[in-house]
Parts: sequence; C-alpha cells; structure tokens
Amino acid sequence: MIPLILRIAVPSPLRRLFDYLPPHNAANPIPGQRYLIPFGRGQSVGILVAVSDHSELPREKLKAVLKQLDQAPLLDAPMMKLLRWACDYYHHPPGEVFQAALPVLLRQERSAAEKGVAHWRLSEAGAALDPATLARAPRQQALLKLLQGVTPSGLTASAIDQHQEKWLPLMRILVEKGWVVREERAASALERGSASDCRPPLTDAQQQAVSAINSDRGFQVSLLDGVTGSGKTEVYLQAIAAVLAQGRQALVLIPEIGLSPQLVSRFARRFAVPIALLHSGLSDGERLSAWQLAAKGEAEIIIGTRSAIFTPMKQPGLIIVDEEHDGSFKQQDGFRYSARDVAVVRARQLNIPIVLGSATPSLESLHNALAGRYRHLLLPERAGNAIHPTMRLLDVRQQPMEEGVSLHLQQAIRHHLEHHGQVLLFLNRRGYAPVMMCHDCGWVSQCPRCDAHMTVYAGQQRLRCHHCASERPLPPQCPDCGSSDLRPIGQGTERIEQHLQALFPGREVLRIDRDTTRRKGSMDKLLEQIHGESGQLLIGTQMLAKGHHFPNVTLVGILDADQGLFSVDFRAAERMAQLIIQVAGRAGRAERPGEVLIQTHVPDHPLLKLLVEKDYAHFALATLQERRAAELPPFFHFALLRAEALERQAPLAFLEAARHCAEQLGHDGVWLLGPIPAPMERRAGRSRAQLLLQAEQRADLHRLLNSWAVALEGIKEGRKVRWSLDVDPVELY
DNA sequence: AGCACGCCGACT
DNA sequence: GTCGGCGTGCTC
Repeated sequence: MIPLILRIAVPSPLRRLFDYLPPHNAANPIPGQRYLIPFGRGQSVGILVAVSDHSELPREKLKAVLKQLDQAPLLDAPMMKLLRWACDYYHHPPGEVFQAALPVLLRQERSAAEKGVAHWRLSEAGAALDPATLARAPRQQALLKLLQGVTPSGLTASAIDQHQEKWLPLMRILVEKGWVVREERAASALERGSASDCRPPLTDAQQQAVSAINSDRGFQVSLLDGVTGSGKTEVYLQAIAAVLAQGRQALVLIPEIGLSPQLVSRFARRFAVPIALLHSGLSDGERLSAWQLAAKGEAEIIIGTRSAIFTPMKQPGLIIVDEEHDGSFKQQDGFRYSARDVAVVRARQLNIPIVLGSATPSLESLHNALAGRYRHLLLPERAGNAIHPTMRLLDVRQQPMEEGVSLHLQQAIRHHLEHHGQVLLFLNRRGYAPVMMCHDCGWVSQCPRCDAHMTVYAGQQRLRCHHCASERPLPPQCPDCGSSDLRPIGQGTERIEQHLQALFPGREVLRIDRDTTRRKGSMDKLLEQIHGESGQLLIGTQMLAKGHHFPNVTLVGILDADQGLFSVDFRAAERMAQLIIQVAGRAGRAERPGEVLIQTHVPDHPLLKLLVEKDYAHFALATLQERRAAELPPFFHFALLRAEALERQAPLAFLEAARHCAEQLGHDGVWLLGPIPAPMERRAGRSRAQLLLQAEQRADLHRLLNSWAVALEGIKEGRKVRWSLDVDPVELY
C-alpha cells in the first residue's frame, strides 16, 4: 500500500501547503475535512486540500496529523475548487484563503455540530407583567416592552443590539427577577417568508430580462443594466422564483449597507421559504447556524454581503450580485478578493446563471458586456408611472456662494420646499470643515500621524482625522502664534446642515452621514422621520446614494461634482458619476417629477456633460475609450504590491528588492512601475509605498506573479515592513 | 505571522 | 556575572 500524504492548508501567511502523514486510525481522507495538526511548536487546525502519493520532503521530516476533526468534508468539492482558484488568482496564502471560507467557530478545534445560541425570552410572569411596574427603571422597562412585542421564542443578542445599547447587565436583572429566561437554542438566523405579496405586472423590458435569465440552462452572466426605479429587484425575485421551483437555492450578494429591512422584508413577503441572512451584525453562533443551514439546503435563499460568496450550498441554482459596481465587494485588507469576480467564477464552475445588477455598471462589467462575454439586459424605463428626473449642471463660476451653496441652488431649494417637496443635498465630505486654519500665521490642523488635515467637528468642538484615530479638542487659539482668528476652511455636511437651518428656519434639516448614523438604529430612526414628513431638507454623504427610497424628494442638489474630476485616482470620475446617478435616482420616485442640480466649476468638462446631457451609458462608453487610450483597466491589468512601516525608508527598500527580484525572474509583458511613495505617504504613523505591475495580457501578469509572490516571502527587507499583494486593485493608494 | 535561538549592551 | 535588545531562520 502506498503511504498517503495529506496536503494541508495551515493558517499561516506562507504561500504553500504543508505535507502530513495520515493519523494512525486512518479514516478515509477527503479534501475539505479539517485536521488538528502539529505546527511549529504548537498545534493548529488545517484543511485537507489534496491527497498525494509523494512529498517533496523526505519522509522523516513529515509529522503525522493529530486528529481528523470531520468525517464528512466541511467544504464540498466545488467549494474546494473555487478556493484553490482563489489562492492561485489572488496569490494569497492558502491557509488564510481556506480560513476565510469558514465561520470563525469552525476555525477552531470543535465539532461541526450545531451549537446553541443564547436567546432571551419572557417567562410566564414576565409576559403577564405590566411594564408600568418598571416605571422607575426605564431601560429595563424598554427591554421588557421589546420582548413583549416579539414572538414568545424571544430574541438573540444581536437582535437586541439593534434596539438598545449596553443592555446585558439590565437583562441579567430581569432574569434574576424571574421575568426573563435565558436559554441556548439552535439559533435560527433564518427569516421565514410569508408569500403574502403577489407578483406585480412586468414591463416589457423586465419580462424579457426574466425570460432570458430563466431560459439559462447553465453558466451565463447577465448584466442587468437598469436605471434606478426600473424594477431590478422584481427581476431578481422572478428569477429566484423559477430557481426555487426547481428545488434549488439562490445566493444574493448585496453591498455592505444594502441590507435594509425593506429589502429583506420584500424577499420575505414574496417567498414562503427559509431565508438565511449573513451580515456583520450576526454573532458567531448565528453565523455558523446560517452557514450550516445553507450547506444543508435548508435555507433556500441566502442573502449576504461580500463574504457570503463563500457560503456553501447544497443545490445551487442562481447567483445574484446587486449593485455590482459597489466598492464594498472588494475586500481591502488581508485576502483582497472581489466578491463580484469570485461570484462569476463560482457560477462558471457550478455551471449556473449569474446576474450582475446595477443602474451604474462598473466599467469592467460593461466592457465584458460589450465584448459579448456577458449578456446585456437593459431596463431603460422606470416601472410604474414615475418619471425620470431632469438633470442640469449649475455653472457656479463667478457666482455668489454661501457656504458652498450658490444663490441659484438656494432659490431652487426654496421653490421646492414651498411646493411641499423634500430637498436632498449631497456632499461627500463629513464633518464641519475639512481643515482649520489660522488667519494670522497660516497654521493648519495637520494630523500628527498622517499626511492629511484634521477635520473640524463644530458640534463636538473637536478636530478628528479621517484616516487614523487621532482626535483632540478644537484649540481655542492658534497653537503656533496664539491668535484667536482660527477659521474653518471649506464645507462638510455638518456645516451645510447648520447653514441650511439658518437659511430656512422652521424647516426640519436632517443630516445623514456616518457621524449621525453611528449608533445602531439611528439610521432607521432618521429614515422614519424622512418618510413621515414633507418639506424637509436632507443633507448627506454617499450613504444617501445607497438603496434607500425617498419618495417625497423632488430636488436633488449635488454640491460639489468637481472633486471626482481632478483626482490622482483614475477611477475617481467613474465613482463620482455612479454617485451622482445613484443620488439622482432618489428623486421623483413617486408621481412627482424630480429635478437634479449639479454645482460645478467646469461645466464644459466633456465627461460631466455627457453624464448630464446624455446618460450614464454615454459617460461610461467615453470613459472606456479613455481607459483604452491610457492603457488602464479594464483593458490592461494591474497588480499592486504595497508596503508600510514605521521607518520611512523600509517600504521603499523592500519594494526595490522586490523589483529587483522580478527583474531576475523575467517579466515579459509586464511593466514594473515604481516603487513610489503612496499618494498619502504617511498614514497612522506609518510610511507607505507601492510598486505597480501593469500588463496587457493577464497570462503575462500571472506568470510573473506565480513565482514572484512566493519569492517575496524570502526577501529579507520584507521582515521590516508589512506588505501585501493586491490583484486587480480598486484603490491605487 | 509567531516563535525560538543567538550574540552584544546596561544593570542588580 | 545576567536580563533583554531585535536580527535571522523555520514552520511539513
């Protein structure tokens, strides 16, 4: 008998597998099983990737695994294949890639059996208790009322978190008093749909899209390119319905803040099936439970953010990526994968259809559609009788401005408010002002740890850096010259909010940005206020652009469209255009016509004009031409090697060595650009630099990366820096 | 990444 | 005399 070698992915930053001997009570080794293994001086949990009949190492150097942790593999063969592809494509250490595909509770030595999750429910006494009894303990009372308002099975910790902060000690008091019972139950992260909604009639375009997707018998990418309000979700729902009817599962990926209660309830109202939700608010136990239910096929619809692309499915039938252009699908640290791109590969390997949906498709996806690799499904009309908003550029050159708002825009705001419309202003800059300056000596509020300014927060009277944790009180006088003539320069949402309040006294002004929605539930509260009233002013950052519907908004004002036009990042214009269109899409959803006004100092900018006078498609096509001419993605392919360290020279020294290494290996077809310091060289006290690899042919790039990524681990300058390799980087800094 | 080994400075 | 600095080597 040939002695088997187990090739195992071990959690470590090394780009290779480790060979082990089977355990003495050798049970049938199957890739996807977990093993407890000796590693270095300690032990860890690894995943069997392959079984081989030989090892490159002499036999006496091999150790035997300590224990087989699973009989049945946790990761099935298709998932193993996907993860091996991801290791190869992203050139990331297999140990970390395979770990990323497992819920945290399965990364440790423990059985894969379902474990309970703490629930709190009312006792009989608690159910009968009059909340008024707790009038003198308002927070306990709130908890009691919360539990009295839900099903008798109670709530999990993460569910309670949505309603109240720091509730655990209070809940313990209620448990002691005998009104609440804490119990561990197999958690269900499942929503159960009710199917109370029926299907609305479809537009012709929707019908065509649904028919096309439902006729797919195998792998096919559909780019569902539909203007805001054209009813993309309805197309998803009907495509899912067809898949469920075949007894198969649907996986829906959504952006990080796209998992709104509205979206979930829309799915739940349509389908009477178990739906698993995988979002950041879940506890480890709930996440494990959702993952297992999906793997067993008990969850028929799986909705989740980026990492949900690695959810196992028993009967996969369809993958949907909603808002496929959204940046949150790209992981920005560690294993830097794009969930959208992995989704396409997964669908191809599973031979199932995939739908990428967006009102503002990424140039990558559009390029694939134009090249015929993706089927382009267009939804040009708004569903129902809503009308397209009219979009106009406001030339603000030489115009009187007050706090970044031109008088023209101010008049338009007044007009819409008087006609009972809501007004939404968009400014992608939070805080009061991006910098504080001394008018006497020129001192500016520089961050001590970053090459950036500290943002002024007037309400909290503090300076805060948006790139690190630096924070301090607003100085009353100039720290350099003692002058008291300190002035905030420029505008952020907080300042606009204040200005609008002064301009329109008596009107409700609501600010929606990360600072006003930080606390759990505060976003819901704000949305509730917006839906109830009319005649309000809303000011916000890109949070406003995502997902939420504001049916009463009749005017959208983009305060500064110029930011995106002159950035070092070649994708800035694409992102700005997507934001403008997405924000504009919030207007005129009901039967009221919407108006969109865009302030700019460059009204003749050709791309901006195309976007406003034509549409996103024209903008995108022109931008693609520019990308082709400039040899940028999606026509050329990038990989970025980043390095950072406390010592200023260390990152550049490492990258020089890395470049030298690539030159030794040979890099035909690949341009090495750099190393150069990062656009913001210092961040959080560390100096950063990067080396960009550019290639016209992916094959050339990956041929180099195959040997280079491994060789990088041996560069001695590398131990003084933190470095990472990013294939298909989205942010070039 | 961790973790150990190993060889040179300021301390009880 | 040693406690401990971080350079360098290894993990099957």
